[in-house]
Amino acid sequence: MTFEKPKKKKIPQMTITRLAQYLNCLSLLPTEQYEEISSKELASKIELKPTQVRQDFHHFGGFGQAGYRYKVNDLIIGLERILGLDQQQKLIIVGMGHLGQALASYKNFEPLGLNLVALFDVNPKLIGLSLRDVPIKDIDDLPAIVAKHNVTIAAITTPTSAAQNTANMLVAAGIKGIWNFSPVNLTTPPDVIVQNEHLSVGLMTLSYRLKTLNKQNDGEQE
Amino acid sequence: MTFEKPKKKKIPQMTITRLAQYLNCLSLLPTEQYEEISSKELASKIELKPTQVRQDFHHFGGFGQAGYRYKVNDLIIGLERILGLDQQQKLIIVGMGHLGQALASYKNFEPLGLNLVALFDVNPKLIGLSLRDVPIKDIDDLPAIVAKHNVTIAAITTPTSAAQNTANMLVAAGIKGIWNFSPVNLTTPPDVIVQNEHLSVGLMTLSYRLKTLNKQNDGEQE
DNA sequence: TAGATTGTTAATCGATTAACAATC
DNA sequence: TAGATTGTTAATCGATTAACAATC
Repeated sequence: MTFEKPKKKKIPQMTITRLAQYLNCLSLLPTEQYEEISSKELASKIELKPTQVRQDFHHFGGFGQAGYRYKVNDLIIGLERILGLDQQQKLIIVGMGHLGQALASYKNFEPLGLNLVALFDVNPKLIGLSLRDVPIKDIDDLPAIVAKHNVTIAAITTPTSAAQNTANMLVAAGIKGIWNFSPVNLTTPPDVIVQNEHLSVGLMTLSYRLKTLNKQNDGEQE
Repeated sequence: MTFEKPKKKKIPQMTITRLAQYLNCLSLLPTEQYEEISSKELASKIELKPTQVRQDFHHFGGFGQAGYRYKVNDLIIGLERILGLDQQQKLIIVGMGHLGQALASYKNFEPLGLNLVALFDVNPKLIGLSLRDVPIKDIDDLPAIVAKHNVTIAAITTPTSAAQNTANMLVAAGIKGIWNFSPVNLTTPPDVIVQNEHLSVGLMTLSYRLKTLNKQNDGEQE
């Protein structure tokens, strides 16, 4: 009936991924040398074209002013806001194998506005220990802890066989975002967001790119 | 004159990523239950449309026959060949922190045609030890070992500050593909392929998706 | 035959790139 | 002014989707 649709110009998925790359890249710059940066410089670091950078920013109104280069600090703050990193969120990790430990020692959570609240495992030998002052808890305590601290994000670093059950438990506990490091394609309700970190996919892609590069160099035989 | 242009219909990057996802998904299926699979079934597991699956396959001539569903085994073998996983490749890992150890214990390398040859670190306490029968070597021995075993792929799991230097060393040693787990955007020659596994990018994307989902549910205020 | 399927072309849709005004 | 820059629109390019013939 009414045509006043609140023009939902949907942001492309790839734009979001690139915004995250920009932010990652910018946050690694030595702040003394780089107070300002041009779309050309930023693009070259990620092997993109300057127009792409400007167009990505344009979806959100742009971050600069014609004639001036971008101020790195403005970019960082703006990107953080867009990506929702300005609001502190609570995080847990389930599965304290090597990968879980690696994640738990990852120092970059805090700068991203993420607060690591607790770690979980089923192994009695690990339960009660701490990593970087974060306690390892029994998986049975998960629902209570999630509820108490209002945890929204959980990383799954369990063995493959336990991944789906873990996801079910997380969903039941009220987790809204799952950072999935298992190779499984999890089944979850539509209001729960799953971000897959399928390592083997990256490795296969690398393999393909190596193969095709070699083919080009070898010439066209075969 | 001659029409025998080796029609280089370039394959989209996203198609390759999806092929890897298909293979990952298929290899997890219980083989007894799933001898055959339709494009519809496969698509639903990765939340895609059946047409997308068929079109992706079509780039390579297709894997099936009209009227029949795909044979899972044919798909697996075909995808492996396309992705270059049928040719055995040698792999090393540089940096034996938690993440390096996690990767080293990753059981899925062999099925992907990858042979883990050696691990490297600078810490004298680690050098000489073994993980799953793979020796931890001094980083100084890297060039010799790469040359001896004809290693083509290297994973970088060093601290951020060491990543670029490590990459330089790997390139000098003749490595052709770098699987980069550091947040740095490495600088490398054009004939070296870098596959970035920037974990924070995935986490930021998750954060964005959570934020936008919440906005939708909250209604249109603000 | 009816229903289900894949392969393949064409149409649609969306994302990237080019062009340029505005600004410093 | 000349050169460099961003914001923004339009054009181009490419990827996804729809449609349908062929097949079982």
